[in-house]
Amino acid sequence: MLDQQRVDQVFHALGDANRRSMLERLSRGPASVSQLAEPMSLTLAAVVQHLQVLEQSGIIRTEKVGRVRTCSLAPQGLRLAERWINERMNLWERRLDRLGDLLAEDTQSEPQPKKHERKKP
Amino acid sequence: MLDQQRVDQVFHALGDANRRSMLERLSRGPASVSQLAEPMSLTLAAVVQHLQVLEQSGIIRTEKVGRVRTCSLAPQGLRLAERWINERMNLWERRLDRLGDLLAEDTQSEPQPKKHERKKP
DNA sequence: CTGTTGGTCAAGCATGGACTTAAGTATAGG
DNA sequence: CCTATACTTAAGTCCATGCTTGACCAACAG
Repeated sequence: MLDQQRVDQVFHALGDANRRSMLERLSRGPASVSQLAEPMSLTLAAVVQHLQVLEQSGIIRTEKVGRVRTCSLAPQGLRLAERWINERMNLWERRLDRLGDLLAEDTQSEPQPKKHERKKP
Repeated sequence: MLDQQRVDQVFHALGDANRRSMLERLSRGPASVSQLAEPMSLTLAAVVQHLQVLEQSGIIRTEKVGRVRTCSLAPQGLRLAERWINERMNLWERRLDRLGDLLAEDTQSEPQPKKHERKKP
């Protein structure tokens, strides 16, 4: 649970639409900083700042060769987010299943409706 | 592609550690507002504000009965985020596969890499 | 009724984050 | 060497967001 820090960074990074749009571009292949900047209505400097956030969170990886920095996706960063989400959903759905089972058992002895329904007072 | 708005809301909502911690709590079962607030070092009002963000993004669902509002996870919200992530990762990994195939073909005929590669000075 | 609990609303503050401009560095090309 | 390219860094602006306080309201207990 020490990667809570990382999870935090990753989700924070994903929380920005511009950064996500850069990620969409990168998911179709590596790109240089200025290639990434071109379709955006942002300064190059701003793009660089976003890239720093993305790299620090581990979502992308960059390498500078000559004077051009090439960025590419590092799926293990995204996988962290995916795992977090899956864990929450699994927990929740398993809970629903167990609950369903209990209700099913009850209906054998008591004349209750099958699903989880509430009455209005 | 009109749910870009929704995707934005969901990721923004997930971008906050306090909100995620509430989601962790909720993934183990529904809870009232004050139950959610209790383990956090936040005012009740602040918690309520976070809950509004979470509900508007579709990640949770809340229902008020009497004077207590009960919150529960709505997995379809999280599923939206999961899908976005999966799509990016799939695209990227498929690309890597195709690239691997190309390289494999090339190594049969030519011992040189095809594309623009530079040496480090 | 009164008091308490559980939650809501409305300002307001204060910090952080996104962006910009501007100046600087290093590399490629002629 | 000179210039253009491809970033990089620093500094400052500005707005969104997170949080607090304080007043308020509705439901239930006694």
